[in-house]
Amino acid sequence: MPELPDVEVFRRYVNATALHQQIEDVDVRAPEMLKGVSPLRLRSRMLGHSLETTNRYGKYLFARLSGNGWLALHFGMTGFMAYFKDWLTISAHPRLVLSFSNGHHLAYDCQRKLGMVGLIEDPAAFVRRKGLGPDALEADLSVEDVRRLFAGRRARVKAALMNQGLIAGIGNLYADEILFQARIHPLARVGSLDQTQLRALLQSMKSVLGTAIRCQADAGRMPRSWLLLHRDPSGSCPRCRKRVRRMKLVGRTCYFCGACQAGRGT
DNA sequence: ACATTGACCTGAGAGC
DNA sequence: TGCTCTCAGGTCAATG
Repeated sequence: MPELPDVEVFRRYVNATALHQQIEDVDVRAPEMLKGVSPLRLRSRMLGHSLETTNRYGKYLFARLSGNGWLALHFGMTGFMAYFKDWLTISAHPRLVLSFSNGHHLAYDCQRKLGMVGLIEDPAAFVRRKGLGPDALEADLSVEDVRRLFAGRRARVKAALMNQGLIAGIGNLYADEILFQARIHPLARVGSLDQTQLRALLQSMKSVLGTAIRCQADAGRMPRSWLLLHRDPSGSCPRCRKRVRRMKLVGRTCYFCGACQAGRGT
């Protein structure tokens, strides 16, 4: 589930805990999760160095190493970071563990192994190679930009929101929330959205992602008015109280309110 | 070129 | 209790 807000929270967590500490051990516990780098090489590039700064783009987290290069992390749907002193008390499925000279450890935990760990030279080039669209929280992303991204496409708006090549950072849960708050039906075709809907969509995207980050991406802290808290077949729309609806869309479970979100498209 | 589908991965929970 | 089945959703390769 780690989408943009979750990854941003992980980034701040790493910033608050693990920067500027000498790395004394690099334990690759799931070598198959390493992409484009061998365990041996990752280890030799990290040992004796430290994490200096972090970046995030879409759902990717980058940590710059003193010396050269960046550690690149993707969290799949079960990934998270854990910093601790006592060996593996919080992390049940550590896939990469860094040990620091202060006796603490930073684990990249990913139960289902759908994430990835890499060592790259330049995040910007990495993002380009991946073909990612603009980050969903890019400050100057305008309605006109979104209109251009969607122009000539027939995709369902929810599929388009989750397409990382169009806009980077949004996954299943937040796509549903964004559409709910923008009051747009998930099946609407992107090409059919008018200017008012595009404006609502962009506004909702920024508001939902920004608020989620302020809530530490923790559902328990999010407003009761959010659909996110009612993702349950028996749940009711926090706005109109009608039963929420559920369907499969692009292979994912989609929750929405049939009454509040109009214009299903063709 | 674009849209959609299935595979990958693992553990939790349902149902019998 | 213990087995099997389904589901969760991030991406990418294969298919339409």
